[in-house]
Amino acid sequence: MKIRETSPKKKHINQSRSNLSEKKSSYSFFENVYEVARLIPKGRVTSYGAIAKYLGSGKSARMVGYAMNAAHLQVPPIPAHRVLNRNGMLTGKHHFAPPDLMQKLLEKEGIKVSEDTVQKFDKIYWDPAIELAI
DNA sequence: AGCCTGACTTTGT
DNA sequence: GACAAAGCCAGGC
Repeated sequence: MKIRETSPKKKHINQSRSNLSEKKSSYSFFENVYEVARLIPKGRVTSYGAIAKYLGSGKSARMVGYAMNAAHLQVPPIPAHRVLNRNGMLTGKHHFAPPDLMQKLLEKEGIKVSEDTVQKFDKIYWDPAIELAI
């Protein structure tokens, strides 16, 4: 399934750097990631790439994951368990306190997880580029 | 300053 | 369709 074929009107949002960096502390790429991550509705999930794309650089998905590495240090807490890779796999589970926590959190929200993979991934997929872009 | 790493994704073989 | 390689860019050393 290629639900990512959405022909987004705005493909780039390069504001993050030039626009914001002129400000003092310059909201980092991370800040944006955290903000988007917090917007993920309960019971829904998204992918690193989706967030990266929404932030402007569609290929900086790794940065999103990297940002998530420090997510647990942020306040308010980031629902990092709702961010998966493009296949719906819990690639970051080992970064949770108990590795099983990620899956437990997802299941607690009514998401079925099997073999480290979210079931019905395309059904609960939440794409910020679609949901937030207007 | 330069090199290495990484919770990823896409593209080429 | 599986595997390899390369982009991507912030942070740590």
